[in-house]
Amino acid sequence: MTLSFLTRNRSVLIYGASLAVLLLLMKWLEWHFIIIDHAFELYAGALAIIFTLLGIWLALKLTRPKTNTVIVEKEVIVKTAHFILNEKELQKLGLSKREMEVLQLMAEGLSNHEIAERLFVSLNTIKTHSSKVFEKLEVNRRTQAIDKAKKLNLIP
Amino acid sequence: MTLSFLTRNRSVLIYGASLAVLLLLMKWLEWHFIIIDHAFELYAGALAIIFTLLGIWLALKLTRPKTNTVIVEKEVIVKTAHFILNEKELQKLGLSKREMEVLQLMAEGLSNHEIAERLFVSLNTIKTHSSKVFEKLEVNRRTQAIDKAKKLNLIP
DNA sequence: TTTAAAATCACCCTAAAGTATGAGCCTAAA
DNA sequence: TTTAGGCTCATACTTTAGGGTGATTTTAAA
Repeated sequence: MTLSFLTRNRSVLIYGASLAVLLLLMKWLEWHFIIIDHAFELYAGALAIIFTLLGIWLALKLTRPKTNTVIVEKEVIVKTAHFILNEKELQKLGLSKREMEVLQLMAEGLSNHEIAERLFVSLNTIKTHSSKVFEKLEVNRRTQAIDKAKKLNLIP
Repeated sequence: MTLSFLTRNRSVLIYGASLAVLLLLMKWLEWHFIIIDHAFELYAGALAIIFTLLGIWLALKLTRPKTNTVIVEKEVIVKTAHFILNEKELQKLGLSKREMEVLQLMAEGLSNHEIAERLFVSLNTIKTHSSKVFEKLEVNRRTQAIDKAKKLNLIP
């Protein structure tokens, strides 16, 4: 607690220390300013300058930064080459409506389980569909199916 | 020009005026502090306090408020025809070279085993890489990773 | 030189994905 | 009305993927 106080109020402590040093300096100066003309004014001027600087420093140290929100527009690159279904290829491969649905959802990154939920059917059904899709596309993994289907413009 | 100077530097002028007033006060005090014990110390202390406050005031007036910029990104859709690597996004996500290679091969439909063979490393290494990729892309399946990476233009 | 990030690999375990096979239901066409 | 194709679901089994942890070695940066 004492330690955290020390660290958190370091600026204030430094200010206090500076004050102490200046008071000592002041005492020392008392000895000397008799022999200089206008020594008092010089002394007062010096004091004024030093404490002004101290005040400035203090203010800069202690003021909290204000938060301000800046809205930055960020570019998101989107492929706009609008998708056109390659119907000839689709017919040639003989993919059914349901199989296409499954294929699309696969391409969106859904798991078989998620696809099943989405289409209100069982996981086994989706497995059957995806197996058929793989057969028809002549692949053996969903990632291959997605890649091939995209290249053939069966899905966006 | 003179007028605008006056308005723009009003703080400085006020400070100057205050200084003048204080110097007068000082002169006046000179008359009196002989009759008070420790009058000099009091005077010096008062000076210190006053100029500290002045310094603080000056600093607050003259410095523009510190701001902590909070960036809120607003997405703006930009259209491009062909693939251009989104390097900003890549940097932001911190995907390493190897992780990008793995990601690309995943997108081409290769299994982890095939990727391992292609890159001449072990299956476990590929698993580690792909796990990192998923972490960084904040997904949990390769199909999601591929989908997201394509949408972010990290891969064609 | 110390630190930090990349890249490599292993082991264990669980979850998903994929294969094979069989079967019931529905609908449109022959 | 038979039939073929599409859709549904199940069981059983294998393979692949993914999560967690820990460790070593390069490489790059501070």
